[in-house]
Amino acid sequence: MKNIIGKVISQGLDTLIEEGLLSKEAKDSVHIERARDRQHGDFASNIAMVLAKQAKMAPCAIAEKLLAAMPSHASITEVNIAGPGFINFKLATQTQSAIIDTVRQAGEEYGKSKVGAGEKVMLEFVSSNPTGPLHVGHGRGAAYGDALRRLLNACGYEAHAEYYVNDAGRQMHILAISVYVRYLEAAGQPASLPANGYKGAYVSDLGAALYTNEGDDLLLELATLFADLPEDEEASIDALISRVQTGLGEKKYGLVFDAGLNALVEDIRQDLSEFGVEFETWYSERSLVDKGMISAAVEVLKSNGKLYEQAGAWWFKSTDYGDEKDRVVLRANGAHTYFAADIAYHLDKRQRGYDKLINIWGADHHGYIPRVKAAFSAMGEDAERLHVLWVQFAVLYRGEEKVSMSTRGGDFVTLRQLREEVGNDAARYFYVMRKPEQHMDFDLELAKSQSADNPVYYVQYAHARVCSVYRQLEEKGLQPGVDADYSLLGEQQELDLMMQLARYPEVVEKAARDYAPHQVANYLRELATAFHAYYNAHPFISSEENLRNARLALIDAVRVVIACGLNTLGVSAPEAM
RNA sequence: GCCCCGGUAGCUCAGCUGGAUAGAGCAGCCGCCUCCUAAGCGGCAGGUCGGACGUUCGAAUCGUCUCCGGGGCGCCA
Repeated sequence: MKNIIGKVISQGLDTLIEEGLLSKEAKDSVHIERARDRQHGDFASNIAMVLAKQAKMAPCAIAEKLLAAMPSHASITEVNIAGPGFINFKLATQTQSAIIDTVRQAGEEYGKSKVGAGEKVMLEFVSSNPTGPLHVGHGRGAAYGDALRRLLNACGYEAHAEYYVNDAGRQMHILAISVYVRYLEAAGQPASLPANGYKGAYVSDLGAALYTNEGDDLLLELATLFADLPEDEEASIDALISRVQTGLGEKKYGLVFDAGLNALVEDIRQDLSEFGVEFETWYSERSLVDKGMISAAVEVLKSNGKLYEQAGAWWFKSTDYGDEKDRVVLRANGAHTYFAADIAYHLDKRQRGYDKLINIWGADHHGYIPRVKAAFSAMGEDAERLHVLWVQFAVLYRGEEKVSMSTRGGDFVTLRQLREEVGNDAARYFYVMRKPEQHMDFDLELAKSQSADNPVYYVQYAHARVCSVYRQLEEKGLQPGVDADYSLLGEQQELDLMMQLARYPEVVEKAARDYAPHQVANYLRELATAFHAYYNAHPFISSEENLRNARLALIDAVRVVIACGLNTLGVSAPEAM
C-alpha cells in the first residue's frame, strides 16, 4: 500500500521537476507514514513541507501543485491537503481488506521477512556466573535475549544464542570452598563458612550430596585448615582456597569444584529451558584456557604492538581507542585477567563465522564496554560488528520495601520462584514489555497478587476469544465459508483492524532493527484493544451468511497475527482461558 | 570528579531517525451481561513532556547548560 502511494507521489514529483519547480533531489525526500489519526486518512506524507525551503514556496502551495500533478489510482479514493501541508491519502476498502487473505495464507509465516539476508548473528546473553541459581534480574536478560533472537530470526537473520560459562575465575573457587565447608558440616565436622562465602541453602545441599557420594574421602585436618587465617575477609578466603587445594590435591579438589559447577550449570540450563529459553551453545571459559586461546590472543595483541609491560604486568593500550585508561591483561603473578579471556572469546566468536556479535549485559558491566570494543578493534576486527546492549536491573520491591539481592548472601528471589508464582507467560511478557534500558520496578506483591491484571492476559484473551467464536460456530452446526465478500466490512472497527493487521510486518522489522521487542508487546496490546472493541460492538455469528463469513475471516486473521506476535515474545497463545 | 541510562497523567510506562489536538494500563468516577468467555466494552476526569537557553516553518523528540534518581569507574568476575 505504501508502495502505491510512493509511486503516485513520485510520478507527481516528476512532472513538477520537468516544469522546473523542483530539483531532482526532491524525490529522495519522499516519506510516507501511517496517519496517526483516523480522520486524517490512512497514510500521510510530509513531502510538501520538506520541499518548502528548496522550492521557496509555501508548503500548501507545493502540496496543491503536487496534488494536481499526481495521477489517480484505483486504490486511492481520496487525497487532500491538511494542517501545515500534509498530504493525506485514503485507501479503497477493497485494497485494505486484501490483508485478510494475505495474513491467513501466510499463517505463522506472516510478518517474517528476509531483510537479515541470512547474516549470522551470535547473541550472547544471561552468562551468569554459575555460583548460584538464576534470580529475577537474570530473568530479564533471558527474556529479552530470547525475544530478540526470535525477532532477528523472523527477519531473516540466522541468530544463535550462546551462554558463556564463567567457570575459570576466583568466584568459582569461592563457590568450591563454600561447598567444601558445607561438605565438612555434613560430615559432622565443626567447620564454619567464611563471611564472604556463598550462603545459599543450595550450597548446603551440594555439600550434603558431596558427602553422600564421597563419604569421608575428602576430609582434611580441621585445625590446620582454619588456623591463623588472615583477618582481611578476601585474603582469608583466598588462603582457605589454597589450603584446600594443596590439602586435597588436584584430583580431589577437582571433584569438589566440579560438584558445584556442574550442578549449578545444569540447574541454570534446566531453569532457562523451562522458561522457554534454549541456547545453541554453552561456551566454557575454561576451554579457552585449556586450548591456549588466551595466550594466543595475547600474542596477537603483542605482535600488533598493542601491549606493554609495566610493574611486572602486561597492559593493553585501550586508551588508543578512547577508553579511560589502559587495562591489564596479564597480571604480575602471571595469571590472565577476565578481560584477557574475554578478548580471546570475542575473537573466537568471529572465527566461528559470526558476522555480527550481540552481547547482552547487565547494567553493572557497561563500564566494561569500551575496553572490549577497543580490544576487538586492536585484534583487527571491525568494531561495528560488535554490539553490546545492556539491560537495566529490575529493582525488586515487596510492596513498599526494596528487596536486597545478593548471590553470596543467599538472599534473593530466584527466577524459578518467580515463574512458579506468576507463570512463564506473565513473567516473560512483563520482562519484555519495557524497553531494556529502562529501570524497572518489579513489585513482587503486585506481580503475585494481581497477576490477573497483567497485560499478557488481555492479549491472550483476544486470541482465546477468536478460538471460542469458532467453537461456538461449530456447536451451532455452521461452517466458516470459503468465499467471503469483504466489501461488507465497512465498520470503523473493521477498518481499524485491517490497518493494524497490515502494520504488523513493519512493527516486526522495526523492533528487530531497534533491538526492541517491547515494540511488539505494545503493538499486540493495540491490536487486542481494536479486537475487543470490535467484539463488543458487532456480533460475528450473524444470521446473514455473507457478512458472517467476512467477519469470521477478519477475526481469524487477527488470531493469526496475535499468535505470531506472542510467539515472537516467547509467550503462548492459548485457545481457551 | 569523569562516563553511561533514566526523569512524560496520582502510580507503572509507551512515544524520541522533528511534524497535525502528547498516548496506554493501573488507580478514581459514571454506565454496559435475556446476546459469540465482563480476564471484556463505552464514557468522564487527570499533563509546566524535570528546568533554562538554542537550532527550525515546526521540538517530548535535535544541541548546549543545569537539577534530580540509578549505575559504572580493580593486577574482581
